Formats: sequence, C-alpha cells, structure tokens
Amino acid sequence: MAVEWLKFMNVLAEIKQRFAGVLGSYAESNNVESLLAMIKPAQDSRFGDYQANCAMSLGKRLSRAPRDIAAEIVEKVQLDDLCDNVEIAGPGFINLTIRDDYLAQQVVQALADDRLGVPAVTTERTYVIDYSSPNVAKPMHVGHIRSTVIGDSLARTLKFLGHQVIRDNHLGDWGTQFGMIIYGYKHFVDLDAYAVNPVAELSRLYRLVNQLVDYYKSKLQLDLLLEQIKIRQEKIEELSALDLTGDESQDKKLKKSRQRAATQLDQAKSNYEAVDQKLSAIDNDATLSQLVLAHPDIAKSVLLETAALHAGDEENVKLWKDFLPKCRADIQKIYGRLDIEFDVEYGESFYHEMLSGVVQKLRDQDLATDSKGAVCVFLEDFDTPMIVQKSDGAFLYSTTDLATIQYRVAQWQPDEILYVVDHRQSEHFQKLFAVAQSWIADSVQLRHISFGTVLDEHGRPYKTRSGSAVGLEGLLDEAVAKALEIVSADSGDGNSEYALTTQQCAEVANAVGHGAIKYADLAHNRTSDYVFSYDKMMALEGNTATYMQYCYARVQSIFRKGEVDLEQIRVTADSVNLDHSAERLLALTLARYAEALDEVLEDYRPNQLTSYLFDLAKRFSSFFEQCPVLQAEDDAIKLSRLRLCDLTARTIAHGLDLLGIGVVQQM
RNA sequence: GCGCCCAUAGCUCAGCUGGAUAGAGCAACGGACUUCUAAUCCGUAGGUCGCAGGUUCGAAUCCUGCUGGGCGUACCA
Repeated sequence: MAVEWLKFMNVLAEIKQRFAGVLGSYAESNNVESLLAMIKPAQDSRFGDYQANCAMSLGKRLSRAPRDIAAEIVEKVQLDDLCDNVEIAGPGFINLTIRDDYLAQQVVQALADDRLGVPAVTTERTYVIDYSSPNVAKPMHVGHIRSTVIGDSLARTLKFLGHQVIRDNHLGDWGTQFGMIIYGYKHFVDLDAYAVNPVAELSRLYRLVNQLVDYYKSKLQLDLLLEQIKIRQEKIEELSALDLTGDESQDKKLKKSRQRAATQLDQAKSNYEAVDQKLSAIDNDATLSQLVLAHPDIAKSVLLETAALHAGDEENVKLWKDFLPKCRADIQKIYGRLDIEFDVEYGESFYHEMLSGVVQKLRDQDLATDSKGAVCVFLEDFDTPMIVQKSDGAFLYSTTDLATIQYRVAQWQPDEILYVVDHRQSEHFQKLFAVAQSWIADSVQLRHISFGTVLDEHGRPYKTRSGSAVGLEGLLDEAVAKALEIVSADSGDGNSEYALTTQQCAEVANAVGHGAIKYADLAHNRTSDYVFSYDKMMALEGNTATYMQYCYARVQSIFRKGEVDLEQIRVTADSVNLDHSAERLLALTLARYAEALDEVLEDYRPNQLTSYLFDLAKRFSSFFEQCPVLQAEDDAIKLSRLRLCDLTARTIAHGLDLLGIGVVQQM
C-alpha cells in the first residue's frame, strides 16, 4: 500500500520510477541512482515543470550525441499519462510538463487524505535526536535557540514520515555551574528571595559567582594582554625597520605583514580595553569590589564544590537535589511556550555512575592509555588525543558522551543518532564518533547535525558570559509584545468586521511572535552563521512565518464567509479545474509537498521546508489576487477553488506544524 | 603552526551529489484597496558569485594556489 501511495503521491518519485528501467539499460546498476538524481524540478518555468539532465552525462560516457540519447530515452519512457509535453532542448535537456489532469488528480487524492498525500516511509528506522541540551542552572539565551528549534523540527518531520524517534534532552545538570551555585548559596543566598522565587535567586547567585570568578580570570588576562600588546608593538617596530628591497613579491609580503601586525595590535588593544572596563566596573561598585576582596580563592573553591558534589558529599548532593527540579521546571516553562517536547531527559548526571566503567572498558580493550597523568584515546588522523579522564581523576564530557552512546545503543538500538550541536564542536564529535565506532563496533550511524553561530548586529558571535547576553525568555517576550502591538493596531483601525477581541489578539501575538523567532532560525541554512536581528525578525513581512499564517487566516476567512462545509468538499472531490495559470501553479506546488519533506531529510535541513512553504504561500497570494473564489464565474469553479484553498491551508498549517509553528483562524 | 568552515545584489540570505539568461526577502523607485483580510499583489532597478589558474560540451557549485574573515586545536562543555 505504501508503495502505491508513493507512486501516486510524489510526482518526482513517479517520474524517476518511469525513467529507472530505461536508464538502467544505459548504465551499470550503481550508476542508475546518480542518473535519476539528475531528474529535478525545472529551474525555470519556461522549461516545463521537471527536467531530466542525464542525457548529457550519458553522452560523454558513451561517446554519443546527447540529443540522440535524449531522443532515445524519450522514445522509450512511458510518460503519456503523466506529461503532455516532452521536449528535448539545448545540448540534450529533457523538459517535462505535467498534464493538468494528473495534477488535478494529485490534488483530489491529497484532499481526501489526512496525510495530505505524503506517503509514510516503507522502511522505518529508529532515530535518537539529541538537541537543545542547555545547562540547567544557567539562564537560557539566544545561543540555545538553534539546537532546540532545529532538533524539534527534524524530530517532527522524521516522525511524520513514519520513523521511530526518541527525543533526548541531554541536559547539562552536573557541571561547574552547580559548583558556582552551591558556592553562591553557601555564601550569598538571600533566603527570603529564595523562598519567593528560588530559580531567580539561584540565577542571581550563578551570575554573581560567575562574575567574581571572571574578575580574577580577567585580572590574569589583563597582564597577558599587556604582554601581547608589547610583543605586537615590538613586531611592528621590527617590521617598519625593514627597508623595501625592490623585489616586488617580497615587498608585497612585507607590506601585508605590516598591515597584519597593525590590525593585530588594534585587536589586542581593544581586547585590553574591554577587559579593563569590565574590571573597573566591578572596582567602582562598592558592594562588588568588597565581595571580590572577600573571596580571593573563589575559582578554586568553586571547583572544589563541584568535585565534592561529584564525590557524593552529603551537603552538596542535598543542595543539588533541591536545586535541580526547580531549575528544570524553569526551563520547562520556556519549552512550554515554544511547544518543545522530549521523550526522555537524561542529563549528564544520569551517566555519572557509568563513567569509571567506560574508562575501564576502554582500558581493557587497549583503546585508552595513560599519558601525562591523564587517560587518553589516541586516534589516527588527529594530533591530539581524546581525553577521557583528567590527571586529577575527574571525567570529562567525552567520557559522558561515550557512556551516553553506550546507553542509547543498548536501550533503543537506534539506526542513527543525531547530535544537533553547533559547529564549533565538530572536532569533538569526529573524535567521539571515531572512538565510539571502534569501541562499540555497532552499526549505528552517528551524525553531527552542526549549525552555524548566531551573530549579533556587528557580526560578532553572541556572548554567553558577562550577563549581557540576551536571555531567551526576554527575547520571546519582546517578540510577542511586538506582535501584539501590530495585531492590536490593525484590529483597532475601525474595520469592525475583522476586529479581534483582546483574547484573540493575545493568541495571534503568541503564534506570530514565537513563530517569527523560530522561522528566522529555521529559514537559514543550518550550516551558515546568521545575524540575529530583532528588527528583521519582527518585521513580520516578506519571508516570515507571519506571511504563511496570514495566508492560512485568509483562507479561513473565505470559508467563514462562504459558510463552507469542508468535510463535504473534501470527500466529494472528483476533480479540480486548473485552467487559470495561477490555479495550475498552485496545484503543482501543492503536489510537491512530499518532495519538500524528502529534501529536508536528505541532509537534515529544515530550510528546505521553509522555502517550500514560502513558495506555496506566494503562489496562493497570487492566486488569491487573480482568482475570485466565492465570486467565481460558476459554481463548479467556485467549488474547485474552494478545494485548492482547503488543501493550501491544510498544507501550510501542516508544514508550519513540522516547524513547530502554529496558525490562527483570524488575524 | 596544524585542522575545519565561510566569502553570492546596498543589507540579510537561498542556490538541492556541475546544467540553460545566478534567485528570494528587506531597503529604493513606480503602480493596485467602494470588490473573498493591503501583515497583500503587480512592475522597475540592482551582481566580474573574494582573486587567479585548472578540470569539460557546461563551474557560484569540483581541484590547486592566493587574499580576507570565523572557529577549533591535551586535561572547559
């Protein structure tokens, strides 16, 4: 059955299937796949709907004229019922135009299908997705959004396509930050504040201790920076003492070096100033400077508190057990707002007791060896080893990650584990995967779904320290507030027909505000860095979630006005009319939803779905302008257009849902 | 030093294992609301795809070198 659906529901897959047999006669079996990959949507509508580019490639391989081969292929492939125009163009492109009645049939079938014509996969796989994974005691900030939102969307998409998915939030619930909080609690806690709002107080303690630790770190850094400035200044002097030789390439190099040295000096200076400012800010604060003086060994003490916790110190463990649920509940609040869910949340602490076993096992298998007091796994292709136990006996995140893989494999036997983590950790994962493969020697595929850095308006990475990083919660609040402003303004401009109640305004603002933030993230190719800009994201026009939500609301408005019985038009659908070019284009796009989802999973890129949805919404808007629905020239066309509206709205809502974004009935 | 990634329109970004005249969205300019929601639509303008070579019928895409930027680089996560 699933195969039947596949044949009917995915136009591209259907075309490929038609070509497969014929192409097979030209190529080795292992090449058929690559030839089929050359069949794709046409880049330009003048070339039809789909194009097959395999004849050129075959021409070279077989030393024959590509156009002849193309003609031969076209002759043999059975396309009559699918295409009404098959052309050979240019050097040997095969351009295909899909028949209107075939497109209409796609729409009709999707209308009556809860899955909107998207087939479930025939071979179901099991995925573990590791995403979000914040440190529980630190306030979440913008940097956390990508992993959370991308991971969530991939999980939704995989699930919808019929895979088994285990969503695992690998919380940082066992690290140094708890040492900080414990130290802070022991020395600075305001018990009244803690009673009223424990998480806010813990967060204050974290920031405070972090600030004090940072002060001493910066102090050390300051000397180093001074030294650096001196060295760089000397280098500049050295370089300027050199005379130009007259040799063109050498002189060019010298000039480059001078320039480079100058910018490096500038950098060092501005670094120095930044650190210096940070320090004097504390020095000038009476309370803070006193605290700094009173806790000179704070960095070391924090480490000791952490170590004590890990060693099972009664008091620290008790505090940790007290703090943890409160912190988790706080994070949960944000997940609730963002509609993010997990199947399990096994944080780092969950694996704590397995770590010594991991190291022992690595030793037993001669994978790990002692080096400079630490336990290391040396790997080919890497200059540095993966350290699994420090010289002081403490374990590291690599150890935890290995334990985690071991556990996941034993527990769920996944086919694939996806780590949605930023690209800076790619070397870590390369090592981790290399060790895990030789260690567990399992067939599980391990994959780092890396993503780029979120940059600020100046193109610099968002900073996590110094408290100046934008908290995620505040960010969401601002987005919703901004959306509310726009909704309320629109609603209050006298057009009573579309005026929304306060309650409705709030709902719309929620969907629009949160949607804007998620969409801005998902719409970028995950591998590139992107600039995070409130203004752009909350412009709520152009390529934003709002555009899609607006399309959806417009359709609902038509249904309300026309008092349309949706169930009726879905079930009774026998055909749709595609005579108008806007209708046809819309239907073609609707029929491609399954293709878009395939593209998402091809390389785990949700931006394939956002661009599909934007495309769909644009085509709907164009249709909406050109094709009256309720006022259509006759009832048959009206019904046909209502069906196109219905499928569009459902596809948009469904696609947005896979992105974790909601819709509203009216806006 | 070594490794990984990036450079596309004024700005922010797409561009799917090489395919036809490189695309969007903002911003700019010109049009369209007594007609299903103008959070919209239609149009105009805007690019030597960082530079130089190479591979081939064909390169933003693959290879080499260069320039400029980001990140990582033995006991943080």
